[in-house]
Amino acid sequence: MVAGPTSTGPGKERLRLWIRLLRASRTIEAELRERLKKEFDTTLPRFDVMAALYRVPEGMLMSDLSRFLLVSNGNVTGIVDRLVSEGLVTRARRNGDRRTSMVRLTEEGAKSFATIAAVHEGWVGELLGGVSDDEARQLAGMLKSFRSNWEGRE
Amino acid sequence: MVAGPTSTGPGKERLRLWIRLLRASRTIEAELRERLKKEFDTTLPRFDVMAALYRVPEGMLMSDLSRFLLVSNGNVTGIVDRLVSEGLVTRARRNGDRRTSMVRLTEEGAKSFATIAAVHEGWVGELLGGVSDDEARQLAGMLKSFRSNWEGRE
DNA sequence: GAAAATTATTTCAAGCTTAAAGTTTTACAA
DNA sequence: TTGTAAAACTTTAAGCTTGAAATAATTTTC
Repeated sequence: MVAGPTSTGPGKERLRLWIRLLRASRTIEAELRERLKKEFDTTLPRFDVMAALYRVPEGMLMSDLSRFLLVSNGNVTGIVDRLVSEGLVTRARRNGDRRTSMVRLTEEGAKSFATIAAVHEGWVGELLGGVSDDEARQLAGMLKSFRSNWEGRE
Repeated sequence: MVAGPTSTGPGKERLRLWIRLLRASRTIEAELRERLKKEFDTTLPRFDVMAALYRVPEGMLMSDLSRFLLVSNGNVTGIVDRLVSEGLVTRARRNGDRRTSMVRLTEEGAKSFATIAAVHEGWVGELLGGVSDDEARQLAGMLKSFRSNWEGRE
């Protein structure tokens, strides 16, 4: 996914766009992952789960998390397991439906996330510093329209 | 990395851009991965390695591959191991420097890649179909400038 | 030319990821 | 009811991923 187009023709331009999109996000992702590890001894997937939960004090179901984060169910299970064992997150049995459990940040988890998120936002600002405000808005708009277009598809 | 901004303020816009960028690439990546699996019983990392090698008939060193693909050395070792065991790639010992080996596509590997790449290009065209030609060019340009800006950084 | 540093690669442990199969619980329908 | 399907999760096997440690070969330095 990171190599160049192998031919010329009609699909070439979009392929080029895709490759650049992927390289850009991989570059930024790798840098953020490394900094999360070095500065806070945590990982991107843990951060993602905590970010999702932080927005919703009442908690989320496992399936909500997996849908929201665009990853598989089994994946979320493992990450939440680890967060629980570190005391950052809890699984609360529900009265209504015993298949499900509400996943919530603990107080410690919320505090920890808030600290990391503030620094993280600064990193993103730094790493995307080369993009002007105008470009940022424009890019974000295009990506949004791409996304809504896509979502209607499946 | 997929959740929304947790605050308002100066860094907010770039954070939003980053989240959209990441969601877009993850969505496309997931779809391509699934199709590669279903249609060709292969994976994205294998495809990436083969794409890199396809451009360079004389082959690449392991370290070239890892640099080019933006992944770690140990990672490439495992993927190439599997490709070798499937007969799609060879490791050739070099006379000059016995630490290194040239990794090349086999004839079968090149043939296999060419088939997959053609279909893959079509998929990307389809998945990015919601982006107009104009937008595609513009986006690609911005991402390119981001990338060169970034590369001067480290 | 021997010791030290560097380079290229592999190995390892831990964690992430998916798809598929399995478990438990709930909902529904005859 | 009571069985059948559906839903929410977890488990499993295989593979991907990283950073760090280990190997081996080359280059540099004295």
